[in-house]
Amino acid sequence: MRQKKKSEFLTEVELEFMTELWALGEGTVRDVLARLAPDRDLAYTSAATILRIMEQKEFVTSEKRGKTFIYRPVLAKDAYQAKTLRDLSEKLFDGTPASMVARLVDDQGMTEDALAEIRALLDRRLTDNDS
Amino acid sequence: MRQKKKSEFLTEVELEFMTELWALGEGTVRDVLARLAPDRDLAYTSAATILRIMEQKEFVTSEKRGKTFIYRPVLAKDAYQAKTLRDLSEKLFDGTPASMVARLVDDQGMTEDALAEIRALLDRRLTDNDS
DNA sequence: TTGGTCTCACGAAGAGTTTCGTATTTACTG
DNA sequence: CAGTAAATACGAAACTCTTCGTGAGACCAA
Repeated sequence: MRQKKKSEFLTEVELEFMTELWALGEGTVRDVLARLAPDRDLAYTSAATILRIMEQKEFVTSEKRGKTFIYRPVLAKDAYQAKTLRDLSEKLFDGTPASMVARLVDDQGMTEDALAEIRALLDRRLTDNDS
Repeated sequence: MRQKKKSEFLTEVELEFMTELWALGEGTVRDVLARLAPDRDLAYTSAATILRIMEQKEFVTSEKRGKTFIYRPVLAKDAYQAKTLRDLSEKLFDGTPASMVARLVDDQGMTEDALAEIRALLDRRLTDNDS
């Protein structure tokens, strides 16, 4: 009963595509292709193949409208972001998300406004939990 | 004059190895192998190959002591963490680190202690910047 | 010196990723 | 219905990653 290990995470190119699908909500091969950087020279068939594979991996679903497929993300961007952070925290930050924030706050060129924004977020979250 | 694109980031297995090297400071093939999970069944030659490739990619340096190589990380864990976060922020968080923290704080199963710890970190950073 | 043990270098197999060309299908238009 | 333009399915090539085996060199003990 060997189970095929599902990879869970997007590859480089898949993330590139999914980013556009998240921005669009849904789209065809051509829609996605049109949104890639102009210097990103990718054949139409390549893009179609990528999306077909992403459907096999259950990252997107498709619905046929006329003769073309419309693709939609299965997972919202928020959810995928959260999943990615959990994974990164485990693999590179000893499973302690706090150390991840620490590294961010220490090393990133973050504006004071951004920092204040984050603290506001934390304050709200903490008081919410108190209730 | 085609330049070989250096990948900058560790692969899955390379990160596994580097994690142990970071913990050890330095180590031989056997040192690293001994630290992997017991159910991680990897041939000695496989481990040696991984480290040799990591040296080619300049993730580690080596020094021969007696008949064995001692490997050392080139980049400190802190620095690699920061680099990884920068990359993730760009690719999945629209280049705004604050949204990354927001996602962490919102979606992660984080204890209140962890949240408080993060806020303390932020407070310290904010007051430091004020001076 | 001969054999055993440890290490390293190298090559190769198998899997996954990325890209594209060719062939097929589909839908519209006259 | 036939022709055309567009979309899809499929297979293959080139590349990377992961794993291991084989062969060669170094060191030590009998």
